[in-house]
Amino acid sequence: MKGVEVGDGGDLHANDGIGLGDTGGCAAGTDTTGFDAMEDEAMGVDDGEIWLDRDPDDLLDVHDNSIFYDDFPPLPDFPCMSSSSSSSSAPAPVKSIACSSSSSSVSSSSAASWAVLKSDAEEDEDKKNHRDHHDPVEVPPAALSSTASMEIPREGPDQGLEDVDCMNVMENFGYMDLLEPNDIWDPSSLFHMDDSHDFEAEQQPQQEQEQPKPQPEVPPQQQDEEYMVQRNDEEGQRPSEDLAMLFFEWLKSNKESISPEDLRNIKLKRATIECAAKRLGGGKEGMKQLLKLILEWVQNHQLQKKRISETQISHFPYNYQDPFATQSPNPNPNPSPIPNISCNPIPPDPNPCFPSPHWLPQPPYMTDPSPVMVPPPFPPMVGYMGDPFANGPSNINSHPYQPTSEYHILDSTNTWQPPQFSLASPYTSFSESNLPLAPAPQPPQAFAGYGNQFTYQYFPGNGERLTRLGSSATKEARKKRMARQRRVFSHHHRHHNHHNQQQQNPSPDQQARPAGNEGCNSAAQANQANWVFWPSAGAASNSPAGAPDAPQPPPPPAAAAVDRQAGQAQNNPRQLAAERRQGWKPEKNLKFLLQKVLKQSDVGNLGRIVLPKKEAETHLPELEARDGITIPMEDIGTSRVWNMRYRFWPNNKSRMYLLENTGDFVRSNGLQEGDFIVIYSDVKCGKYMIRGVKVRQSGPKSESKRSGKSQRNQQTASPAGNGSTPSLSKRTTK
DNA sequence: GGGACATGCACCGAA
DNA sequence: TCGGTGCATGTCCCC
Repeated sequence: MKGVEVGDGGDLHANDGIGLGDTGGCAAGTDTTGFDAMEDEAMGVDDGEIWLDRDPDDLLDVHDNSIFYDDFPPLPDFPCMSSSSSSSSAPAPVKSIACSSSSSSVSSSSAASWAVLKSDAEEDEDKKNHRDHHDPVEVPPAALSSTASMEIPREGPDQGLEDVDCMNVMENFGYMDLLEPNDIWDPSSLFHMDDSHDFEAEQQPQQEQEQPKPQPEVPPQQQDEEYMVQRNDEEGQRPSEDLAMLFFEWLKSNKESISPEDLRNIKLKRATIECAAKRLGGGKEGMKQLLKLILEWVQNHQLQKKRISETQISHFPYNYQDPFATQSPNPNPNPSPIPNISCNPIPPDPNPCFPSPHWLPQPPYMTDPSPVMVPPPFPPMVGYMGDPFANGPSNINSHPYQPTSEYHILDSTNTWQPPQFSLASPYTSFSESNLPLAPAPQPPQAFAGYGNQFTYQYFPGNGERLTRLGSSATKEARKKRMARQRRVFSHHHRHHNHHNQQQQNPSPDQQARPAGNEGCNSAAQANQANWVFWPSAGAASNSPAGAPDAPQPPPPPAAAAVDRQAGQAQNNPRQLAAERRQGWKPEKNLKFLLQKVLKQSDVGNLGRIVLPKKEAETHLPELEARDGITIPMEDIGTSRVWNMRYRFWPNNKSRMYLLENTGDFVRSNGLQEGDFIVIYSDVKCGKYMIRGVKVRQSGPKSESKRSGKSQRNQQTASPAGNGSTPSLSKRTTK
């Protein structure tokens, strides 16, 4: 059995993901959310599955703030997600939890199911609201947080009747608070079953339940028990310890990774539970299955968080300068990894297909050119030689849980693809390869609870792919997923360990990945030269120069979403992430051509930069005469156009390609030795674009530059080598 | 051994 | 004299 997707109005789908949908009032619609673009195998999502096709009013017509949880970062925009409702695309703040029954009959019955993840504080507030509304079935505050306690979502004063109706139908429980932190490890507290308990007595007449009744004598556990008992009673079954044992076993196996808060933060509306349980077979088994699903989901989620944490630890040892930090600092550097459960499909981003990342760089005229040192979300990829801006699914891999939109290299036409990185690219591009680089993609995700849909939602980052965190309903699916994740993770580590040493020949025919949608004004979105901060001593071994003071070739600022297949994708997920974090919004129309780590001679007074021969010959116009041609290059950072001369020198039997008149560019960008430039071409406009990326060591500036030759030797000896040329990298490997 | 590349340096013109 | 231009050379690494 695979995951199930349950919908009131929907079918029971065998999916790898979870979908508990009460689409009753959620209208039908066409799934244009890009859902179909997701990994069907993984998601098990059927085309046409309706997620968000709820009347926005149903979602928004909420009168009780208690159902809103703002502590979670806004849901990333779901690219191109469309709903039957025109308002679904309207920019609006996304409430993490915005589902509730509306006054409409449809919504009252259909919107009842939703999953909620919220902070403790808000949870408390929520509970308080529940109490304040005298919900008939309200359980004492203590019970609200108790494990498996059931809460009745407050729908607002004006919805009381409908709530009652709904409750009559849905019985008495609205939420299920899975766990009480204090009792989390005590299954008995969660599923305490007192044989002496009079289940019949627990069955309160509906009339009574509709009236607020203090239940001081009823301990939270008993409340929980009541629910469980009631459920079993309704099903003509005695409460079973199965659930308790199931939960207990699960807790034992996951207590190290699952915090009480995590469990406690999961709330499922009763309707969802009801429906889900029913869809899962009903009765005890249904509940059991549902519990499994929930626990599995929690577990997976925790695993992902853990993985991310590990990734962050291992990948963020560096500092780098983020020029965009000052302009658009990450408002939520540590967003809750807990998936949002939101019924509000409306993305905050006015651009439905391009969620505006918080770090989206401001236009140059709005930005503070002075770079600011900020903790790097992603360390620059050591030895990264690829196009930093090349977009690809890799982002997810690089940092699955970046809550920001960094992963979102959103292509309106993007279809979800499994995390990949390119082996075709000499520097490991994600986009081309099917080998996941990082831990299984676990991008910002949402445990979407649109309507009664109880499903995983993938949030494509900026053009990034959607990743799913779907928990498979079956162990089989789970095993597959875990295996896949392990593969990805292991591969990522392998890649990480070797990417500095590996050098892959760039494929000349690499094509730019369709990226941005900004046409030719991509430069306007970019700021000045990127700042990448390389580790000082610690990363010395990885430094291109092989010396502590040798700056790493920063992950080339993936100025544009470069097509891995096209570009010399030497992409590193982290680099990509860093690039995006730096504010570069991937542009589809930018094709990465080449990059060059600047040498002393490149940044000297000569005003010329030696270009890597192979890349130059491959991606730049063929030169007939040694005088070469003048190429206007737009500075991506400043939008300034530099007329640079591209030429070559006869060198022995070969040629040495140069980019001249670079002095001003270098100076204006403050480029120094070790920094690098990246040259792109705008596939739409046909113009060339250049970007300078500054690389600075995080630690105290190392000793003064050594002699040019010795430094050069050091750099060439570095595994990271020059990001600019494969040959250099190759050298470093030896 | 050959290719690629960093850079040294000679030459030349302008100040 | 200084700076720019262009070439030559040395070093490193790959084949």
